[in-house]
Amino acid sequence: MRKAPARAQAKTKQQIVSEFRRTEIVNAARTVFARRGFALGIMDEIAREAGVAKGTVYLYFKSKTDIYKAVLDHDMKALKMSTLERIDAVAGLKAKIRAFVLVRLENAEANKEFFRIMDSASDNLSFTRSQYRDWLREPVHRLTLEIEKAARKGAIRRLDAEKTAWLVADMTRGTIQRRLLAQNGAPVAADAEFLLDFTWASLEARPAR
Amino acid sequence: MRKAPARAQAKTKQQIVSEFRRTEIVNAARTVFARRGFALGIMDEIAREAGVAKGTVYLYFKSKTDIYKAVLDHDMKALKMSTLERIDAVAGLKAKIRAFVLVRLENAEANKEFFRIMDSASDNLSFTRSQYRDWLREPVHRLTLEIEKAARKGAIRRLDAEKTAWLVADMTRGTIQRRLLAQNGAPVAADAEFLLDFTWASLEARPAR
Amino acid sequence: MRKAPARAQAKTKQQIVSEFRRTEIVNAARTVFARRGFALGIMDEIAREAGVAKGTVYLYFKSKTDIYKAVLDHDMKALKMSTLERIDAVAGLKAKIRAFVLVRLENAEANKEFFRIMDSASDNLSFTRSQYRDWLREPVHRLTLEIEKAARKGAIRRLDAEKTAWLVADMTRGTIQRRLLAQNGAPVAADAEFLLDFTWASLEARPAR
Amino acid sequence: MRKAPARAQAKTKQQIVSEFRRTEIVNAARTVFARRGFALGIMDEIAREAGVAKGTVYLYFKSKTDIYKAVLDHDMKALKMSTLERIDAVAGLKAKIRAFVLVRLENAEANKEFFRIMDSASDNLSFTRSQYRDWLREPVHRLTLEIEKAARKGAIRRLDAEKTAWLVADMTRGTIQRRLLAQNGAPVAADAEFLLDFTWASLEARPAR
DNA sequence: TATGAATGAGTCTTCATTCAT
DNA sequence: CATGAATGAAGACTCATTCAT
Repeated sequence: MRKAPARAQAKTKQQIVSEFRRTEIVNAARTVFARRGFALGIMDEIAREAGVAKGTVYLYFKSKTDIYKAVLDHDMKALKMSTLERIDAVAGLKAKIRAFVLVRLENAEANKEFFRIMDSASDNLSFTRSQYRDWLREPVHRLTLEIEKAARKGAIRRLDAEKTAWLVADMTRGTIQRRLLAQNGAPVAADAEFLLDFTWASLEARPAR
Repeated sequence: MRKAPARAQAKTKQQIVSEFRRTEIVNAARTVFARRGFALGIMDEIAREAGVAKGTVYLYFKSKTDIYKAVLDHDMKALKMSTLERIDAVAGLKAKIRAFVLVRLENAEANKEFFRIMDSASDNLSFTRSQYRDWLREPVHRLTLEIEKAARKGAIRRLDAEKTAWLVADMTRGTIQRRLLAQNGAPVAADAEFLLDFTWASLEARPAR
Repeated sequence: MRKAPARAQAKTKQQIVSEFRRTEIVNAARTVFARRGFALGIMDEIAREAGVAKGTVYLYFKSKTDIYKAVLDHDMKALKMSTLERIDAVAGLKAKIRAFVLVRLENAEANKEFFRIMDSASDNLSFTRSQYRDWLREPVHRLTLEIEKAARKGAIRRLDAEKTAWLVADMTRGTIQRRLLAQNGAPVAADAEFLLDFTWASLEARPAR
Repeated sequence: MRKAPARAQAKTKQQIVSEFRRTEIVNAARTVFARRGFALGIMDEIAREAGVAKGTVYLYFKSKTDIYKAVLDHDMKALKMSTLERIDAVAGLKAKIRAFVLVRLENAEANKEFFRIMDSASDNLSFTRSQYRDWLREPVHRLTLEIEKAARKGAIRRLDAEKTAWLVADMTRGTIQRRLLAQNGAPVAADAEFLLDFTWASLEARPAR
């Protein structure tokens, strides 16, 4: 009864160190891949950035490709989680759209490196090809459902909910890119609000005409 | 009077062959780069694809980088030209937006390879970094002016014209990507019309509320 | 007190291996460059000759040019040192000239490969252009001073000491080349003595005439 | 009786042009090889320098190596001829030695390019390996005979004539190299006279002791 | 586990030589 | 004969991956 926990402890310590290293390497890789892209990101640089020897990297990852996958996987999962959380945390379509846009803008701001990778994660590596849209699928789906609900309630006009949700995602992505490129310090909220206004005006529009 | 034309012919023949080869190589390069990206696109493959020996490629281009630049430059210029032409060919904001969206969708459809390159042309190669937004700048500016004009005339509500124009571009890009990814055969016109509707509804919206 | 030495040992072992490899590569390079010259000396061959993989060579030297420089630098420095030592070890002009000639002949005999390189080290590689004369400069200067001293003492006739010293160097070099080419086994001493005799007779000559 | 000469004429004209081209190419090659050495001397550059197309060069020479041989062969033959002529043109050992030295210094001065090639013509191309000493052999032999004759007449002391002759050649070569390297404009005659003095003093020396 | 030296397949690029015109 | 476009073998150098310590 004493040893078992002790061993568990020991094992856990190992695991902690191990997980720590893994994280370090993933972080280093993110930095490097963001800086140079996949093909030009060198293992040497990743190892140096992670503060370990090159050989060590191979104790945690089978290959360069694997590290790349790990970075994408980790970050996208995190992004997806936080996005869903924020959407779920508020009520009403407009609030949810705002949440969607804001969480993405903020995330991109706080995590430029990952965004740069994800944005170019079409480096034509078969496995990344559509991962970008994959992680988005669920959040967008959430928006889709909400739009449909609002339409049913007559709160907004009727239109293809899924397509609309994707358009919101498109505008969000574009806005992020522009922000990253422009190095402009315009407050996130302003950009988000403009996007929201534009979208909401369209949704609320009466079948006018 | 006999020799001159003959010589001119000869020269022209050379030039024709030369230009043909150059084009062949650019085409081959586009295919390869679209397939594998810049770093993974191998000169050997480009040469094979172009049907010439590797050395021949170097008769027409100084380096791999040069070919890449040539592809981007050529295609972006063409895309920009045709986009501007189509916008200018019609009158009225709505028609111009439709032209913008349509020409881009059609172009992407007809030139998937280039779009794939352009889309990933953030391979962190210094020189491509923002070329994508560069070529767009002018067409988007054209839209911006038109939006401003329409707003002044009261045809649409007042809003930040430039931001709006960029949002249209964002939605267009996203739509293209979805089409490319989905391999869906939905008619271009349908997607374009949806995007246009969504946008127009927003623009026409009365300060309601 | 236990670990420190151990570590020192470890480090030293590494260094020993490392220095050994470096030397191996330099030796291999000397052989190859002597055999084929700089431009025709292939890295593959150097690596094979050194018994390592091509990549390994690049762990020790930045480039082919660097290896070449290392060979020249190392050997010329060694040659210069031993030449100066031998000159300084004896007294009197005649003895010093003999030492100069002998040490060079012996060295060339023992180190044919390097001599062959040095001799052709005018491969129009900017950096080797005049290195040959460079390493000689100091030994020759030593002779020059000695000649001047002897002349002042009246031990020999008065003549341009520097030019004379260079002529001795010229004859030495020529003699070496002839020996290398002829594959003749004539004893070094004989050639040296002849050269010395010839020189000394001239130096001692009375302003006759 | 008319046609034969005519044809001969025609043929000769061809030959004249042909020989002219050949010479042009050899001249161009000399320049290029002097500038860059054998391995780095590019056929393109030779062709351009000769004012013909690259293919044309191959109409006159089988290969790059062949051109190199042609340059060496031509220039060495010429050098040998003029050297022998100058030696034969004067009488007496001293005059002949002076002629030998002078003709070589002058030639090197007037034909630096060739000298540079010859000097490095140990680029370890099997075929050039000893060509340098080859062309010298005959002039040096001429000196050897003359030294022997003078010794027999008692005009100079007795010594190994051949070795002595080679030493003179060595000093001459060294002097040339120093002149080329130093870019110094010291008159040829001065260097030649010093060399001659040095040599003559030795030859005339009485078995003194 | 951690290390980093060693490996060698893979890449770009050059250039002697050929050949269709 | 002359041309110069085309060829492809060869070579320097890089870097993902392995392995002995």
